[in-house]
This record gives sequence, structure tokens and C-alpha cells, in this order.
Amino acid sequence: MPARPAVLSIRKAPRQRRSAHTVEAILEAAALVLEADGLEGFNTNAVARRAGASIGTLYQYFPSKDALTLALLQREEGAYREAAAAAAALPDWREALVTFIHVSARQQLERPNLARLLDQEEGRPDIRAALDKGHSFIVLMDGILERAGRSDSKLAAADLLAIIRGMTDAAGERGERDPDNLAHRINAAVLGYLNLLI
Amino acid sequence: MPARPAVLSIRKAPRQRRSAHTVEAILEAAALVLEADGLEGFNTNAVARRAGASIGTLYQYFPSKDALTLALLQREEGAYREAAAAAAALPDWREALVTFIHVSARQQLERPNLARLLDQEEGRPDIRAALDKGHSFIVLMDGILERAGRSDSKLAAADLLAIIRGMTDAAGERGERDPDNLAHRINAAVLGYLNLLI
Amino acid sequence: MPARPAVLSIRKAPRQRRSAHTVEAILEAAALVLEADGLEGFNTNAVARRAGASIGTLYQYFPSKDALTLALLQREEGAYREAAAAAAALPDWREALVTFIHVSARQQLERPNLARLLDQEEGRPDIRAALDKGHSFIVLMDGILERAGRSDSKLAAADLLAIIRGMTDAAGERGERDPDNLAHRINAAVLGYLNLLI
Amino acid sequence: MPARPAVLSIRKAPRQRRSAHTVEAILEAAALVLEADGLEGFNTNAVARRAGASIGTLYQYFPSKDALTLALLQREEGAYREAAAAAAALPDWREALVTFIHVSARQQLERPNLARLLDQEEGRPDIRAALDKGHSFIVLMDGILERAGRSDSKLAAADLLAIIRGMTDAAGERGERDPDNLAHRINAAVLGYLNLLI
DNA sequence: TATGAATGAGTGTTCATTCAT
DNA sequence: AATGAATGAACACTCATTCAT
Repeated sequence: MPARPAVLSIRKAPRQRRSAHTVEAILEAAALVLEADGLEGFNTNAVARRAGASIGTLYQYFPSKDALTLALLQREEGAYREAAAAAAALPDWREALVTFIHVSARQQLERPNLARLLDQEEGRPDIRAALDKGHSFIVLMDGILERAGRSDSKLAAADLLAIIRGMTDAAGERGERDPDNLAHRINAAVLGYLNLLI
Repeated sequence: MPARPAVLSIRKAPRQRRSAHTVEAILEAAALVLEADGLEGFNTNAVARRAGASIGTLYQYFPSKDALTLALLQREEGAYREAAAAAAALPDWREALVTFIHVSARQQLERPNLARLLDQEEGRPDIRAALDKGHSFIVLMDGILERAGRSDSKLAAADLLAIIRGMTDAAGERGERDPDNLAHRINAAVLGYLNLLI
Repeated sequence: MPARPAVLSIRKAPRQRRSAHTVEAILEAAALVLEADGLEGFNTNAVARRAGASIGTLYQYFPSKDALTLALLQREEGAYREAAAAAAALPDWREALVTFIHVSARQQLERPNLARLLDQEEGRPDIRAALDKGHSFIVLMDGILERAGRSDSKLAAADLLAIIRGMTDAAGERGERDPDNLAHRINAAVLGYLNLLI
Repeated sequence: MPARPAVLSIRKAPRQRRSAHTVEAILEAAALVLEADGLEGFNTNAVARRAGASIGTLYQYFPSKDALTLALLQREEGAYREAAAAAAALPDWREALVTFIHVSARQQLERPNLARLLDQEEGRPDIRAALDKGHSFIVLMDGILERAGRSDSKLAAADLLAIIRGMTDAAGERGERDPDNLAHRINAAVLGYLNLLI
């Protein structure tokens, strides 16, 4: 029951230990290439070379460049997504919000260039379509805001995510390293937004 | 001694009226292609075709694709930059800030897809290096915040611009059309940031 | 009003004399490669090389390999198709049939390997779909047989074309050179078919 | 001293029953892939997958793709070849000829797509060279025609086989199912050829 | 000055074949 | 004997850029 088109899912599940290692090496190589050379230098041959694998091996596991990008996206966001979901599930909505922001700041400053470029890739139509909409961050944020009793929760959720993403991207780009400080500043903007907007 | 590498500056200043018209046609074609087909479809041959010019003509005015991108960036931001500078020059810093935000919201919703894609291009190292740092928006914002008596004006300016850019990009992408409403929401976040952060 | 999908039609009509020459050179190179190396060696890079053109030039005129194949098919069959139509239009159906066969034999022995390989390509679904069904040879043959008063004209037309194609292909492959002799033998089979089958 | 190059012969004669079964599974998988996906989809990995074997196993029995193709060709033609030889051995040459044709029609309509594609593969130089000339159908047909007292037996044999192959290929491609009817029509052409050509 | 034909390095992708396990 | 991971040459196709006309 493939939830997304076959061409974007991983081509074969690695059965041997060697395979799992190769897949991991390719994904990490993709991350490194993206960080080092940006979207411009992000091509499958470069990734394979960096992974110490052949181009054929890459394509045994990822049926297309988009599938590779998607897999990297999911790998990078996996832990983030879980932590964000856990934050959103906290009983007190204020605590949920603050924790969500903190988690976001920490994630972004981990590998800032990678996160920023993946954010960009996430905007591409093909990738977008393949992402699991049900679990996206906006749903989490919307849940928090509904519990806060906001009638404009959908719009506010979109705005708050835009603030978070905008500020974390910029901070990462500038080379900031302290997630606590960044989270503190995001909190100010977010709480201001919620308080001042009725 | 040119302030930026020759290969990114416009190749020749159009002297005749016909030339000026051609340059303008190419720039507008670049904008249209970018809006219609995204970064994926943005190539010099497509731009020339859309402009009704030959590829050779395009290269007579723009020595490289990056130079074309840069020129478009500057054309699109020209009016915005002036309006933003005027806003920043208002005597009352609060009024300056609110006006700056309003100007930004209006600019972004004018041609949202174009603005968003150009924002992305602006992030590329080559383009970035060629942009005139002296006149960038951060200087304007920093000026406003200094007059507001903030000691952290540099960092706050960066944060506020990130908020503005993040929210306007997302709003444009969602298809919002009303700059007043958008500006209102941005104000809340920005003022909250300034009030809550001592 | 493109009767067939754009991706299979020629990409641009050559405007300058140089272009027309290039297109012709590429088509002839395609024919030569096909004759020399068969379908196995028929790739766009080889064709371009043989034409003394770059691969980019090839793709300026033919948007895909299939489009090139199709254009070659049409070039090779152009004169044949006209001659066959003229034959089929002869008042006496017997004369029409005999002339049709003669024309077919001559065409096939002209460049036998090329004709045979193009016959094969003609069978591929993509190519087939793009070919103009209205003018295909079976329609011509069907017309002749209807005038001969046959009630089974559709089936008979298919059979006779199969006989003609089968015999001409084999003759060409064996290196036969005399179209008159070949046509004579085809006539025997075809007339036998028509006489003996009621 | 092998009659054909080692690389095209089967790699090892299957000694154990399991091996024989594997070889058969691979050959049938090759047939199925060819029928389902055509020459375009006919690749060794797909065949192995369909056979439920690994690619390594395939290469243990068939040293190359061509060897696999050749083996399939021989498997498919095995029964046909025997039946055709039996037909050709009938005392009355007319009966031999008619039976030969009937056998051919039946064979072709059995698995029409497979037969047609294998006919095509049979035309490739490499495959051709490896086929055992001594037992080919043309020898059988030549024998029949010699007994019919024809001096042009070699040429006539080639022509008649071309007629038979052309008509059966086309009939199979059109989806015909009745070998009797097809054989009847082929008879007409063949007898016409023999009668009319002195 | 304008044109557009030509270029060719580069990119995504396939697939026959090998070989360590 | 069987497996399947790995290889890399080969191919279709794109697009920024040049230059003869």
C-alpha cells in the first residue's frame, strides 16, 4: 500500500548489512554535498562519488534524484518531527508552543545549511506532493492553537510556522549556534503575535 | 575599478531608445518565465524567446545568466528599496517601522511568486556576493531600531527582516491578496518581539 | 494544428540555408548509422558524430530520438508513399496492383538494410501512434481490392502487404538487386492468393 | 571444438533436477517478459526477478544475454522444428508443403507476440551467426521443392519461407487465433507462386 | 547591432555483467 | 550452488554560451 508514487519511494529495502551501510553512506554523502556545494552542486554523480559508491549503486536504492532528496528530507526531519509531535502533545498549550519552538530552533542550528536547503527543496511541487500531509507541522501547530481557543487557528498556525522558519533559517545562515537564545527571540515574536492579535 | 565583478554587471548601458526597450523586454520576459515555470524553467533561451529577442541579443546586454538574474533582482527591488528607504526616514521610529512593514507586504503580494523565487536566488553565493551591501534593507532596519534606542539593533534588525520575509513569502505562496491584513499580522509579531525582548 | 504530439514533430523549421543542410546531414547520418551498425548502434551521439554535428545541434532539430526516427521514416517513405498512391490510383485494378508491387520492390531494394530496420521501428508503439494512419499503405491496397470486387478486402489487403513486405525484406537481406525479378515473383504469390481464394 | 562461440552456448549442462528446473524457469520467465514488455523491457534483471531467481543464478546458466536469447529461441523452435522436419519428410511433396505451412501457422499463433519478437532477434547478426545453419527451415523447404522438381529450389524456398513468415507474423500481430484459416490463405499464396512461376 | 545556428560539458538514468559472501 | 550488492560504460537529453553571418 504505497502512500506515494513508487518512483519516489526507496527502491529496495536493504537486506544485508552491507546494503544498510551503503544506503546510509549515500544519504550522508547527499547531506555533505548539499552542505558543501549547495543545490547547484547537488547531483547524483557527485553524491555517489562522495559516498565512495558507483552511480549504479545509488540508483539501486533510490530510483530517482527526487527519491534521494525525499529520503534525505525524511531522514533529517525524522527526529525533529517526532520531537515536535511530542511537544505539541503537551497538556498545557503554552508549554507545547514554547517547547515546539525550542525543538525547531535546536533542529535548525544542528546542520543549518542542510536544513535551509532542504526547506527549499521541500517547496518543489514534486517533493511536496510526495510528503505525507497528515503529519505535517502545520497540523501540529494548528492543534496547539485550537487548544488555545483561537478561532483563526489555521491562519495563525501558518503565520507562526513562517515566523519560526524565517527566523531559524536566517539565524542558521548567519552562523548562530545557541538554540536557547534563538528560541527566546522567537518566543517573543510568537507570543506578541498571539497577544496583540486579540 | 568596478565594485562588483564585471561578469555580473550589465554588459553595456543602453544608449539608444531601442536598446532600452530591448533590455526592458528581456527583464520582463525573465520575470514572466520565472512566474510561469519556476526556477526549473528559467533558462536564457526561454527568456529570449519570450522577449521576442534572439539569444544573441540577450547576451549582448547580459553577459551571463547570473547577470540577468541580478538585473531582474535589482529591477524588482528598485521601487521597493526606495519606498522602504523613505519609510525608514520617517521621523517617528514607530511610524517608520509600521510603514516599512506595510511597504514590504505590498511589494511581496504584488507578484508573489516572482518575489519568492527571487528571494531564493538572492541566497545563492554568487548573487549574494554581487549585491550591493551598503544599501541593503538591513541597514535601513538597523537605523530604525537604533533610533528606538535598542542596543541589540543589529541582531534585532536581522530577526525582524526574517520575520517579515518569512511571513510575506508564506502569505504570497498561499495566495493571499490583501496587504493590509498581512501587514497587520506582521506588526503584531514585530511589536511583540520588540516589547517582550526588553 | 499539430496532428501528432509535439515531442515527435520536428523541433524547428530550418530558416537559413545552413540549417536545412544540417537537418539533411543528420537524417542521412541516421540512415548511414542504421545501415552500418543496425538498431544496436543507432544512438543519437553516433548520428551526430557521423553528421559532423554536435549532439546539441541534433537536438535543436529533433526533440527526441523517436522524432529523429520518425523523420527518417517519413523521408525514406516519402517518395515510396507517393508512388504507391499513384499506382493505387490507376484505373485498372490489376495494373494498379502490379504497379504497386513493382514500386514496393524497387523501394525496398534501394537501401535494403535501411528499409528493413525502419520497418522494424515502424512496429514500435510510439512510432506507430505518430504515423498518419489515413495515408497508410493498407488503405491503398484495400482500395485496389475493393475495386477488384472482393468482399474480404480488409483481410486480403493485410495479407498481401504481409506477402510483399515479407518477400522484399528477405530479398533485400539476401542482397538481391533486381527489382523486376523480385516483383515478378511477388506477383505470382499475390495473384495466386487472389485467384485461389475464390 | 564447439560449433559456435562458447559465449553463446549454455554455460553448463544442468546435471541435477533442481538445475534443470531453474533453467526452465528462467527461459519461461524470459518468454513472459518478452511477451509482456517487449524488447524494450527484456533485460536480464527483469528475467531473473520474474523467474524468482537471482541475477547471479541466471548468469551461472547463461553466460550472456545473447546466450539466453539464443536458448529461448531454440526452446521455442524446438517442437516446431521437429514438426516441420516431419512434415517435410512426407512422401508426397504437396502434402509435405501443406503440412509444413499448417505447422508453421499453428506455431506462430500459439504465442504470437513471443514468436514475432524472437523472429526479430533472430535477425540480429550475433544471434544469426550462432544459429545452426544445417538444420534451418530453408533446408527443409528446399528439400520439398527439389522433390517437386523445381530447378530454382533455393530461391523459391527462400521466397516461400518469407511468405509464410510474413503472413504468420502479421496475423499474430493482428490477434488472429485460427491457424486453419491462416494456413488456408498461405496455401493460396504459396501454390499460386509455384504454379504461376512455371 | 541582431540573429540563431552551433557547441559540448554536464546530468539523470539504465542495464549487462562481475564477484565477494 | 546461489545470492544480490556493486560496477561503470553508455545513452538520451539540456542549456549556458559563442560566433559567423
